Amino acid sequence: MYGSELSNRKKQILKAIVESHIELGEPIGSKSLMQLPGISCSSATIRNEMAELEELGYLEQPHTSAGRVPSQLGYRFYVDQLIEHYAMTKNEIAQIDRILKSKTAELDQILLTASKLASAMTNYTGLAVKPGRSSAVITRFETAYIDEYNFVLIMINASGNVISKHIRMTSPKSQSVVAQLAAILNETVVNLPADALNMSVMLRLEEEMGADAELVAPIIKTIYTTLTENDGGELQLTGIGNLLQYRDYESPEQLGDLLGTLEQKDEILKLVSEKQNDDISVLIGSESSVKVMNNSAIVFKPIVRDGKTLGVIGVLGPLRMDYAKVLETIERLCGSVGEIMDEYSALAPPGKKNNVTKEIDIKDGNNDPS
Amino acid sequence: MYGSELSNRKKQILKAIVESHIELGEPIGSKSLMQLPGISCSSATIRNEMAELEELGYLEQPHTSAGRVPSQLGYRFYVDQLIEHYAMTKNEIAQIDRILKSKTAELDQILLTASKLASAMTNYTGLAVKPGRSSAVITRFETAYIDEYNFVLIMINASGNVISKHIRMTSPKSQSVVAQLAAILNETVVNLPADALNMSVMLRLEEEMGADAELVAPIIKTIYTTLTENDGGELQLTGIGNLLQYRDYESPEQLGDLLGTLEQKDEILKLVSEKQNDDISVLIGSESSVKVMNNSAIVFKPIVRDGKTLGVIGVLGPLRMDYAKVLETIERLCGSVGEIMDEYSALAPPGKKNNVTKEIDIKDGNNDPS
DNA sequence: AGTTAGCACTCAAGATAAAAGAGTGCTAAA
DNA sequence: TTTAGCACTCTTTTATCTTGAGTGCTAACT
Repeated sequence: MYGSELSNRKKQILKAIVESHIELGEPIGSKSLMQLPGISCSSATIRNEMAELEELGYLEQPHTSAGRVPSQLGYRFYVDQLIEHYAMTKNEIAQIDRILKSKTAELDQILLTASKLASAMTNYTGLAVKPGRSSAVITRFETAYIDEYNFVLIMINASGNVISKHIRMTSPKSQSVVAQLAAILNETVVNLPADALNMSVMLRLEEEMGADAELVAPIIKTIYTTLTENDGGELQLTGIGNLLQYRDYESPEQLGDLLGTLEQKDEILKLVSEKQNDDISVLIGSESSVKVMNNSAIVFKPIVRDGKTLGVIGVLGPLRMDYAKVLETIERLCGSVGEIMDEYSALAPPGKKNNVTKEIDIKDGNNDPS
Repeated sequence: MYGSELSNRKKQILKAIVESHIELGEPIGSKSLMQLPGISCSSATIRNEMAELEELGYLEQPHTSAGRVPSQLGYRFYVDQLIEHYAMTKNEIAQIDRILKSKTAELDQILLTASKLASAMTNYTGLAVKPGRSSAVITRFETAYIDEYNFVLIMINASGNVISKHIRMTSPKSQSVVAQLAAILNETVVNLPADALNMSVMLRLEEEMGADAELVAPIIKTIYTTLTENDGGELQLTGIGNLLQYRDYESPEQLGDLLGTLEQKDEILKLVSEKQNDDISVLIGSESSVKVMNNSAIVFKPIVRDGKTLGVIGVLGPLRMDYAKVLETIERLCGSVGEIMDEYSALAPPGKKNNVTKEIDIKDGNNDPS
């Protein structure tokens, strides 16, 4: 294991450097280090140790005659082995719970609030991910007739997710036509992957629908869109402006690139989705494989209930991020969100613990009539 | 009318200053102005004119011995009376159309794409607003039974918008119970505003539902949420990073505040919703009444079809924004989006011009079973 | 052996001063 | 009314010097 070659004193010194640098944002010299509690040797000794730590790759020197700065590896080692638990006050925890619970029980809302809290409490950028559905195929279709020009197409995918879309028709149709449509879809289109929705399927459907063939094209397009769209989940960022206060991003370009990448969302989503375990993840600098994040770190943790990922909460900030605080904040937030979810499921009647009383994820749609 | 006191020459000089400053971002002096085409007098004359323009409030001087910079009023006058039409190339227009049309016909998608285009073409921050629905009351309820643990609640509000929510039940219910629920809701809750959803309504409903009273609480909560939530529409920002490249925002704080406000979204939404007419709007600096936008300008225009606002496209940038280009870009984008909408309605059979063949605004919901 | 005091050396950052340069306002002549 | 000319102002740039934090190394100390 890396780091095994480090003496206790080296570890202490490395830890002190990382923490000082996180706090001050400047290279740390041997003298200021000497005054810190927990270090009890002369500056010369520290210098020797620092030189060795640098050789081992844990520290870097911006230029001769400057103090040392932790390298990426230094941060990694710090997070893995040196970090101390950050103790949140009861008060803070209570406040988190209070704010989270003051919102509707809608998962979206809670995740967003948690992201805001993460950002506000750490002064970095908070992120919340709502996992995407994987609607590889639709296993069942339903229709709900509204009036002669409107109905709702309800689709259920292989994972049991319910997706509903409002469809407007260009000519009046009776309730039976719409019901028939569902039946035909359940015969023809069920279990077809997106790329199987070709012309032949359309023709066949149009034939079956007879006089109401005009419905087919828009419906198929809707289904196609549903199957292909938005698979990766949703990412919400809060407190982007917080990044500006860290002079770690020197060139505005660099920061601009980062913002651009964040806006794209897919890179971050990929990053977050790639992690398979339920633990808290810390990706430091180039570990994240997102090029533009070489000066940044990201900490995130999925919220898992009954084996299912309800969402991911995280924080993105500069390399020199207060990892102790961030880790604890994320843990705490995930814990609280999880508890809230549990409370909701506790409302379910006994013996049905796994059921969630109410869970609403379908966004509203609005459409103007005529 | 303000500006009537300005001689032609003053106008020309003001115009040249504004345009030079937009291009260069620096105070403009009399000498560099003299060399510009359209100006044919000596620098001394220009100096005299500039002094007067400053006295009238159209120009400002960062310090003695610096050139002049347009004041907010200067920009206003420029936009109102001096601006020249920016000619977009056929190529650019074709490209806009191509990119817009390559997307699904979903309004959300088109608006987002338009916002991205606005940002990419102008190098400022693009914005797209999807107007909110005003679901003051629900006028009709429908239910669609999925299985014994799931159904979809469909609500239609006074404006005819369709809103659907997926409801999970904690104990198995038959199709008839769910159908009955719709009937009862249509008797009891129809046309009730959010604040009328009180305990007495709940008790009454629970009585009517008899053995299935447990369904009532989550349903009422869902309806309440639907009635109250998210009324203000949705705002999407693209190219926020672009703001970093303009040194007009000197302090990172200022920019951070701006980003924070943008993130809040409600201020911008309010701003955009306040405008009643369908014209393109230009709000310069403090005109927008959003305090943090004193150094910024915002240009936006609603897309109106058949008397209904489908969305708003706009651009936000520094005060020293290329208004000519931005105005033209926004006009063009709105035009193209409108055309696309028209094309869709053109697919409707003759005599039904107002109908839109397909229009999907309902977001998908996902929910795990069991 | 490991630790520490001492010292020469390095190099960014800050201070000071001088020079440059862009731009102005004003006056007087065209 | 316009313009050339000029003195004046004030920022920006450049150069030079100084400061000081921090280092590495050596030699003495424990």
